[in-house]
Amino acid sequence: MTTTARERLLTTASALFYREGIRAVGVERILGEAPSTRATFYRHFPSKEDLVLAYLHGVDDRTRAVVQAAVETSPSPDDALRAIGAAVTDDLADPAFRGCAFLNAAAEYPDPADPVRRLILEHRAWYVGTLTELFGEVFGDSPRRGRPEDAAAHFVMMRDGAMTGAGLDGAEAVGAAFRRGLEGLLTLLH
Amino acid sequence: MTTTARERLLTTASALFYREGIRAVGVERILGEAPSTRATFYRHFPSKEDLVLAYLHGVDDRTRAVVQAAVETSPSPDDALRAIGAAVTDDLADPAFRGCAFLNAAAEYPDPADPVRRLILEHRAWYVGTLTELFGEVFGDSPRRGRPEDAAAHFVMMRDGAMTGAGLDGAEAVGAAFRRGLEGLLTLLH
DNA sequence: CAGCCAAGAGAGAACGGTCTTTCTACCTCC
DNA sequence: GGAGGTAGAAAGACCGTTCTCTCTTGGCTG
Repeated sequence: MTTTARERLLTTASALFYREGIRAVGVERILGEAPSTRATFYRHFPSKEDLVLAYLHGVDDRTRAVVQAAVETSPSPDDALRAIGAAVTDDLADPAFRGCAFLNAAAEYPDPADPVRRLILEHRAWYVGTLTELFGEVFGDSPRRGRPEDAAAHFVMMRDGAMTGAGLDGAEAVGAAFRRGLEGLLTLLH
Repeated sequence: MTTTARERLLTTASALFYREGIRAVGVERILGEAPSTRATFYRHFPSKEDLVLAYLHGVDDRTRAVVQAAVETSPSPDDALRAIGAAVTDDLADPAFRGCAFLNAAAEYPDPADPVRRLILEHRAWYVGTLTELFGEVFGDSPRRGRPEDAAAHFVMMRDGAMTGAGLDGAEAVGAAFRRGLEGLLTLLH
């Protein structure tokens, strides 16, 4: 096998955590599907919490890469916001889609002091910060109809709703609602 | 004690489920805080799943009562939609707020065949159906700018996002974003 | 009205299973 | 030879669930 045991454990665990929930997946399941053994597991991840943090860290990394690529390849902040929105609707359309990994994790980790929840907050702060910057650029060269922070909050609210509702109400309908909402938000600013 | 054991068990379990998550709360915890005993518990709820369903059923009942009251006391469908929106922002402002009980439960029960998930889908179908009817009435006596289903989907998407994000980004900011979004949606229809 | 009995509730032991975690032992490959 | 991997036992805690036993209470019957 070309992959290391750590990689195998993390990717297997990530898939299971996302598909079935974090609390619902035990170490036994992960070891059975990785496959690996307890000793190897606990050599790489001192506790299950470290594995959970590594899982969310991986999602965070991939999300940042997607957003960064969307920003860099877009000629205008409008297009960048549209590209980020398209990344959201792409997620919804994935047959393996099961909601936002961070929001799902937040439902399972209510304690604000928990490191998992702190990682979630960090991720969201980065996301909304990036959006606020982009909306700021949009506002920069057109008459302002509000504050960039409010526009970013509106974007995030729609995104969270779409990510949460798509698995329940159907990805197509919710994706269309999100696309219409984002287009409305962007046209409203001009 | 004036309350029955069943009531005590259900209200205690409901508070714990909502505050800490369903999987995170064991029967032991519930019995300790109710207080009651195992035999009594299992006499009223053959399994923990029955308790979970009773918990969500209670939330469903209360939500329907609030929405029904909002509709009945509102002179127009616009006002009814505003009243339902106000009920949402009221929820967000509650210090005990910890997200939508149904969305939190959905994150913990991914299996579509699970009775818990079916109850969640029922609740959402009723909610979006009620909104669709109200938007249909709004569209009825004014030039239409879209379909009632789309407006209802947009409302639900914003609601889901607000309910999910308020516990992470702050209830005041998210509540304000939702209020602005709803007002924008309603003025857009006229 | 008296008596009784079924039902609800309390108390606690105990089941099998699964959880996370730790341990020892052996292998293998740089 | 040491670091990483394999293998498996086992700890200790907690999970949902079942069981037996006792006490109270309310309502029906004679």
